[in-house]
Amino acid sequence: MLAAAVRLIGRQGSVATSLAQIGLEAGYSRGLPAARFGTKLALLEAVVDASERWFERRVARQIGDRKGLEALFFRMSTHLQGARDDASGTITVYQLYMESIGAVAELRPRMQAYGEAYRQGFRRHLAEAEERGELRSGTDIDQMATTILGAVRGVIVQSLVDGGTTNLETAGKHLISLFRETLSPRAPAEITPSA
Amino acid sequence: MLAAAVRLIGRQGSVATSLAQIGLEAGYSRGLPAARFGTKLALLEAVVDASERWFERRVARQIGDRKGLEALFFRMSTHLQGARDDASGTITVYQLYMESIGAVAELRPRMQAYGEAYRQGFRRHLAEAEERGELRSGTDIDQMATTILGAVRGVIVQSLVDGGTTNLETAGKHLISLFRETLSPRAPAEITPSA
DNA sequence: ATAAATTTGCTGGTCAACAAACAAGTTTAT
DNA sequence: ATAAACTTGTTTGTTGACCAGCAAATTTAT
Repeated sequence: MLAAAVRLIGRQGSVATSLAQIGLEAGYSRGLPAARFGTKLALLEAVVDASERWFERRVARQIGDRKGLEALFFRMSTHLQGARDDASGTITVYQLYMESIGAVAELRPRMQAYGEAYRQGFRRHLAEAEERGELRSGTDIDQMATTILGAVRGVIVQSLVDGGTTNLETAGKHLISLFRETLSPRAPAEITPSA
Repeated sequence: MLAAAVRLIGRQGSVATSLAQIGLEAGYSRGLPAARFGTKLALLEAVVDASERWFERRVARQIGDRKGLEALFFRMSTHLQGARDDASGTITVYQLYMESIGAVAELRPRMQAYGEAYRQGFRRHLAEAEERGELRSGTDIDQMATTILGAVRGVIVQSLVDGGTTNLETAGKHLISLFRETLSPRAPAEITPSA
């Protein structure tokens, strides 16, 4: 049921997707979604929560017991890879993310909370990196966490709209290596000084 | 008429905004938008085109006769400032940008074209910077243009959803100084080596 | 110059299509 | 047989699109 909703919302956005459509897509009747969830909003909330739970499990598994900067890069890569491995689910969440600005304003607190949780994740890694002396001095951790999440999301959205799932991989690698360079105390070895 | 459409779409998204609403918001009758534009899609296209013309004029004025990296940073700042000075218009374009993935798929080629034009702008500055020796060697210009636009858009979207127009300014400055550091051949003067 | 003809900008009515929500019902499983 | 899962029928409302008609402005003809 939720899977069907994800599929349709990812394709059409939530406003353009009817409960009836979702029911039929799931192989049930047109009335079932309303019966199960009560309101459309409740269904959307369930979709968002399910997606976030999915992502949380994934990010925990990906990071494993890595610490500091490495953990941060793996978190970034989990965001980016999630968009590749589950394009439909990712598009859905991003659609709802944008719709939460206006069309489905009731979803906004939820979206803000998840965004804050993501930033918090990055912040934790940055603080840890600082403790371990892995972080370039003078780094504003709060700002940096915001910038990182913004950049990751932006690159993902861009690839969603522009269509290429292929270039997301290289764009992601590029983004991560860019931050690796910026966050590390010294320039990494592969950068050779001219002359 | 278009201004009214921008206001409403920014607040509700295009799918949730009716032609009647737009007409009344503009101080006319509910039937006018359909009469003037024929179809809703045509109206949306007009909105997008008007916004893009507005932005193009603005970016040209902001950059002035600056060249290379400085031009690039001013282009970035134009994106970011545009979101602050015309939050309604910016939200509208981003709403349509996301809706173009699915709900209003007919808009997608237009959005892709504008995105490509933006990237092209950044690419031009980067190439110019390279010619002038302002660019760190080994920079992949195509990738970097994609990353820059992605990051700029991501930071903007994030501030739209999270609501603070205040933090957009500092987030923008942070983003620009981050790229300044990454793109310049050597670390800028204000970064003092430790010890 | 003035009257007729025509265009332009706009209004409000109408319609088919479709939406969410709910209130029955029906099926299925235990 | 009873409850849960599911379906079907219906209500109430909204939507985009089209329409005929109107009045003011503009053009044309005399």
